[in-house]
Amino acid sequence: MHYSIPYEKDLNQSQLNAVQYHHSPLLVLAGAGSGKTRVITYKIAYLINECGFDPESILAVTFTNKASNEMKIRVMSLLGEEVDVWIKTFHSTAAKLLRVYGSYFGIKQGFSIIDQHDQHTVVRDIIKKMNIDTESHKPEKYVYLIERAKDNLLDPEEARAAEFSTDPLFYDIFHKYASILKGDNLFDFGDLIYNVVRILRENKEALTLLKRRFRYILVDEFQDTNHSQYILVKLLALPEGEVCVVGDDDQSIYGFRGAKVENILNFQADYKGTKVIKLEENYRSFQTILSASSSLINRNTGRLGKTLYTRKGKGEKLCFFHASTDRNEAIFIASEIQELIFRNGYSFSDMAIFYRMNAQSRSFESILSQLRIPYIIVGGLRFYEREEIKDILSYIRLVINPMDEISLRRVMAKPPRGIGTKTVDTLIQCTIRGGVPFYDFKNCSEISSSRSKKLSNFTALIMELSEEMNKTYPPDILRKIYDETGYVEWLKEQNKEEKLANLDELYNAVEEFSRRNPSSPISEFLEEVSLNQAAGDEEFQNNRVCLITLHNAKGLEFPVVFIAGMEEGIFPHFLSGGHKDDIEEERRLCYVGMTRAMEKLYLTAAKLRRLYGRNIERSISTFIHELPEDLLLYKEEKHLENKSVSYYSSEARNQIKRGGDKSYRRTDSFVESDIEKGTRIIHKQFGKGKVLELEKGIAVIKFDDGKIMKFMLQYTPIRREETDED
DNA sequence: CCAATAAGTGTTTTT
DNA sequence: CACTTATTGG
Repeated sequence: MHYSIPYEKDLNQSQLNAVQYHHSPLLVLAGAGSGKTRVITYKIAYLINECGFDPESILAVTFTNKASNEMKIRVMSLLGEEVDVWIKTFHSTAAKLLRVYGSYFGIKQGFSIIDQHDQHTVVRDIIKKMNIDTESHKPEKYVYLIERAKDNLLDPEEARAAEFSTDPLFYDIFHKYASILKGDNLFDFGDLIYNVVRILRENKEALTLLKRRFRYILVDEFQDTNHSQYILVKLLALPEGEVCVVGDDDQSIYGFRGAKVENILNFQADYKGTKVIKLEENYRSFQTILSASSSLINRNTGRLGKTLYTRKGKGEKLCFFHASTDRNEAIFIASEIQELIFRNGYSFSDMAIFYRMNAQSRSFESILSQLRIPYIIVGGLRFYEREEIKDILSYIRLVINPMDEISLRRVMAKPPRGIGTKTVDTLIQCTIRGGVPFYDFKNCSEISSSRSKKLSNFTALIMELSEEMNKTYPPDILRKIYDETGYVEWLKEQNKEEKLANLDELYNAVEEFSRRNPSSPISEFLEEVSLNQAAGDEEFQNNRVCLITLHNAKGLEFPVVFIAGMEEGIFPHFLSGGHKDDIEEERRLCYVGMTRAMEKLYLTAAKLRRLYGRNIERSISTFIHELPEDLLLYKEEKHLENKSVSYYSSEARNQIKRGGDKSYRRTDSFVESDIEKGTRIIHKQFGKGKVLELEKGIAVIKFDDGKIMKFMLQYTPIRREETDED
């Protein structure tokens, strides 16, 4: 009847055990590259196909949208059809639960979700109103404390009782913050989880309802759960214990947002009869990469401990390059990318550059675009965080939720309407704070008639839009907002071409959304983008080098990885403090980065780095010194200068001097590749083979399946077959 | 009271 | 470099 899945063939023994076991709670300790996602996806398929679970009764939670999307696709391809399993992030699970079941349990519908920037704005306003200076009392500090309090399921009063912070002002600020969000019907990320937990704890009926619905729960990246997420899972999963969590304590990198590695350790204590399965075979990396990263992570204390091994062969040494400046670091990486493309047959999408801070991407952007190397920045200055995009989204939010003062403030002077902060303050005071929508201001005596007239124009516009909100096709609503608020006109006056282009892109995104979900209102689009801050999902489709932060790189893999900025103060970052725990988290981050690499791993540093406008001398990261010397190949700029091959000194540099060559053409130096007559090669598409003839850059290759083909070497994705010589 | 401009400052990682 | 705050002209 259903697809028969060859579990035994596709999985190794430990993976198979993890997939088939479901007699008690299951903890899978999955080392880097050990097939963690494979286990979860096959397990979901197994539960449905072999154990008779209704797809709707399975809940699989991840941390990122990227992970959940990938998981959905893989489950779908295993089962051969789309299934109704909930595969979602923690936050979108919570949001969906609050939307679907919330109204039964006292959650007001139509809430919007705010991001950290909005949180910051609210807190800054509170501090200002309290007449405290924002120098010694930094808003970001309070945002951080509020988030941590919510992670720990504390409301302002409970936080005070628990002496959560030594700063007495905190409780007051937290209290004001909470009441503003409540009054505006806004939720921050922490509220989503917090409120679900609160309902489940206080309301037996809700708990029964959800427990009846979700019979089996899977959690990915369990080491990244914070307290509230841990409790949420526990509420749903106990006492039955139909649960499987997968994680790796060595890859815990989100301590700064409340994640607790201890949750992995506590798991066995909280869930009676837990079965532990370790996945220790690494399918991703060569031995050198694995050895180097293992010896780094071995320096951390309090680990559960795993012994990863690989059967992929030895591999080359890692390369450490010490550049004189950050610019030269970028040039080195760029030229190395060209080499790997032309000589080894890698494609751009095989390679990634990792860095600790988003600000580091700039130097790569400029060099790569000068050399016409295609790249994509993942994360970074995200699309939905751009000013113009947030402005338009705020208009939509305001139309949906007239109590949303954050959006109101944001949008009021864009374009300028003769209404400033003073007037907005009084307006909010006598409307939203009194529990009525912002457009009910007729009883406000404090607002002068001249302002009142201007306000009326604005409120009439928003009310008109809200009339149409539910009956109009979402892209048309967007168009109306563009035109009738005067926003697009305003941008045109200022010749903000890029912003206008972004608004076109936003329009396309809404159109695309409406095509996917024909009957969904625009509010659902809003939900989607609030919880999925990432850019479009065609990120990896084109052939581009991936530029990404180390944090975002978790869960990904690339044949070639460059980790840039291996310098004290940057990585480990100086703000991460000198404390042991912080350094260990940075070390885990380095471990995560290194273990993304399948074949080649480069680590680079600069002696002089320009950052935030000033040049600073930097020394090499301790993490480099912590790697075994015999696994590292040191390269310095001066070594390269002497090289006769046009390496980075002439070829790449000349191009940069020319400002990039549009008709970029390989030069002879690249023809001297390491491929010659007789070389065994791997072709990206056709697999392994041997070079029979090689003349004028054209190779005749006989593949192992007998096929003989001709290729232009320079355009062919082939590279030497790595021989694991001893 | 609003809006545009000039000076000043402090710098991570993300759902 | 980007973002916040202070100042000034309207």
